[in-house]
Amino acid sequence: MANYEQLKLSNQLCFPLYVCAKEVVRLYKPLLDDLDLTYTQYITMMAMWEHQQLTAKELGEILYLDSGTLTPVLKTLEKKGFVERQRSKDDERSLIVTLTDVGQDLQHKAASIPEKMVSCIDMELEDLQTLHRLLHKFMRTSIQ
Amino acid sequence: MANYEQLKLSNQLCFPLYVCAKEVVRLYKPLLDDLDLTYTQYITMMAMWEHQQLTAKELGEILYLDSGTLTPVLKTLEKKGFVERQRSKDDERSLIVTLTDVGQDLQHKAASIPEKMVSCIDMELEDLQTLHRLLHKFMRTSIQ
DNA sequence: TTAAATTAAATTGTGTAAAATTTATTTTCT
DNA sequence: AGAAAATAAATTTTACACAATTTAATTTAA
Repeated sequence: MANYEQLKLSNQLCFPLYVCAKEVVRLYKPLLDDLDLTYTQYITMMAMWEHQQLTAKELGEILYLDSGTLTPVLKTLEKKGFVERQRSKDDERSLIVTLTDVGQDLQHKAASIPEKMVSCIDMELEDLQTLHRLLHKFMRTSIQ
Repeated sequence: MANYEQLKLSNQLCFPLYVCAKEVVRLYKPLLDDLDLTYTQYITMMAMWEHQQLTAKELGEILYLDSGTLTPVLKTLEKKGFVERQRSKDDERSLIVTLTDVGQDLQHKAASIPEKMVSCIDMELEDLQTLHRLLHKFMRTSIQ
């Protein structure tokens, strides 16, 4: 009988990646609850804080999300008053998403989140930097 | 006006982790379609191939999934004939999940998946090993 | 020894994700 | 110009994830 060593969970790269990603989102939850944001809404707001205005297509490219995910997220963020959605006059197919003043203010409340998160993770800075570098390398070589 | 450098997506560790995890699941999809498995069903089957029989609780601990996720996954796997679900006679609260012969046979079809996945990822083995090691370290230090 | 606490699954509700399809708009090509 | 192709969102469908609650069974403790 074959051993199928390579089919064991402990030998997979995908599995700890999948578990860690979920865990990080779970660690964010109590911090994001204070801002009334989910994790997906948070990364969307990070993109908006950086750019003030983006089309839905651009947001999808930045966040690696398709319209099936992004459309309801943007409608929710609009309902909460953090962004506005309007069609482009140049091209009615495009949806322009604009950061509101309320959305901009939210950045102040979010300012402390990154350091709080780092303090949740008990790893040396060097390891975290290596992890960051390798994940970016993975994205460059495997995505698209 | 503050710069909020630490709130930029490019400075987050969480974001590439989240993107890479989703991408890996997406890369698995065409391979898993041949087995009629989703990614969550696949990791569940990996645990079952390794242990033959587990309680739902044990599966949840191994896979870091709660009953809200696992209950429907196990019902689907039972419907496909890959596992059987029955209550423990010792403790009626426990659900015992058992690998069926059909489920066992599926391992042969899955045997080629790991190498196919590695060939999808254009990174040196050393980088992949480092990534694996750091993600496990992250799990040990941050989860629970 | 039986009421209280704990435990294990299942259920419910909310929010993603992605594939596939649809709708509306714009661009390209003849 | 007008048909065909391409593009951008939105919608639909399927399948997670997780928090919170519920149900049923078991254990603990007064």
